[in-house]
Amino acid sequence: MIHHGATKQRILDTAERLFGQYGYAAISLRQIIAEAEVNLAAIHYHFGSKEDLLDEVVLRGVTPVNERRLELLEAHEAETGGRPDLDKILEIFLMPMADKASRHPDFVRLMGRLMAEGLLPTIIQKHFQGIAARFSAALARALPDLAPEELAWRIHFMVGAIAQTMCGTPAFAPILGEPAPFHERLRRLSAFLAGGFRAPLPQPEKIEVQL
Amino acid sequence: MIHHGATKQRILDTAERLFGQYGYAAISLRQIIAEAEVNLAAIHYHFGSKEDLLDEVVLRGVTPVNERRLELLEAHEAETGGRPDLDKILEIFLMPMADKASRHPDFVRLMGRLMAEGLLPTIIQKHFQGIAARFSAALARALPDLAPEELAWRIHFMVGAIAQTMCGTPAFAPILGEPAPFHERLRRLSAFLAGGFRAPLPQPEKIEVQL
DNA sequence: GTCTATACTGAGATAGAC
DNA sequence: GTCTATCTCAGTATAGAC
Repeated sequence: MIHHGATKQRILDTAERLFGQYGYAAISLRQIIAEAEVNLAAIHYHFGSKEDLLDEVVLRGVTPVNERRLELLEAHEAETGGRPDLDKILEIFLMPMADKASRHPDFVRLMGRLMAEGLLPTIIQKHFQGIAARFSAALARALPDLAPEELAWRIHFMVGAIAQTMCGTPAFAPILGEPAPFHERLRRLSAFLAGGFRAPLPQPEKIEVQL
Repeated sequence: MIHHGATKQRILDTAERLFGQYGYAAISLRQIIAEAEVNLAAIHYHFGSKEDLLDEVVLRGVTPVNERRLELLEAHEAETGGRPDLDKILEIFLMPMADKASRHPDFVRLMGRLMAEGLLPTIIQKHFQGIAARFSAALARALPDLAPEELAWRIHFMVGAIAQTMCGTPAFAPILGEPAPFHERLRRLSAFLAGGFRAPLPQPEKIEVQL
């Protein structure tokens, strides 16, 4: 414990666990320092603020996932020669997170919470804008007949569905029994999203107001 | 201001506006009382706590929407004789909220935030469990070939997409220009969801770990 | 029954001693 | 690098004026 950065590590690990299990807003810095057995000011020394601590937790966890995603996407694009497959793109985007979930379930729940909460848009967006642009471009090539605006909206819908699935609280689905393994969840999600992306275009605005 | 319940109303209106625009966690009771020009303790007198205030905001706004939803659903089920149409069910669920949004945009943003945040699951679930059961049953009849478990998951995905659309921050879709009118958004969403519900079943688990 | 004034506890943040 | 003390502001609780 003679400052090998052990303090910083313990703070990061504890924060990831507590934020993931109970949510960012629900966990106080004082709860973290109690479990990590460090001093309150140590958090502000190492990270600056509660929000910056969250930022570093996200950065640490998401970096290897996004690297793996890019790696797989580039391999697939090379294979298919600029005409990637929709189902494959979705699988490539989701599976690295599923693998992460098997080792760090709390981190993945945290990511789901953050994606959903409009509260921390900056933090998430910062770590995802590169990946988002890359996958958006791939989706555009996989769906050449879809108008860019419609594609953008469908990506938006996808983000919501992914976020909901990652935090994994089946609010409106009381039928669901045990928490299904993450890979299975994401296979189901992948099929759903593919159907959504391939759906026929919405009808233009109806005249009648009444349903 | 001679206590015709004007205080309670002003608190509700101001809370709805501020919670919707900035989020529940981001707004303090002291910000609400400043804009509503009431005393701090008046909130606790009328509502009990910050969370109970939120609950009443949600209840007030969601009641007419859900009543309209049930009314439309029952009419449709009567017309079609127990074999409702998927697209129609989605439209019936979404359009009353779109109508609400044209008059109370802040309320609808708030609903989106709350549905997304796992933080307040109790509040949302309380006001939606009746509606959810009703629409789940309708969806099951519209999609008789879908296994109940798969249907439950797809509803779960739908909730995420709806929540994302209602709070309306297009995090991963910077292509989107001006904030589109709510009815248009929901028509696009409706088409996307219908495609998702009709998607072919996901493949059973693959053996290979490697992608 | 309605509202006001005020105090209490716990949150995140900061300064400075060691 | 670490820890103590302290600051400000949050939500909450209570006593009492009208």
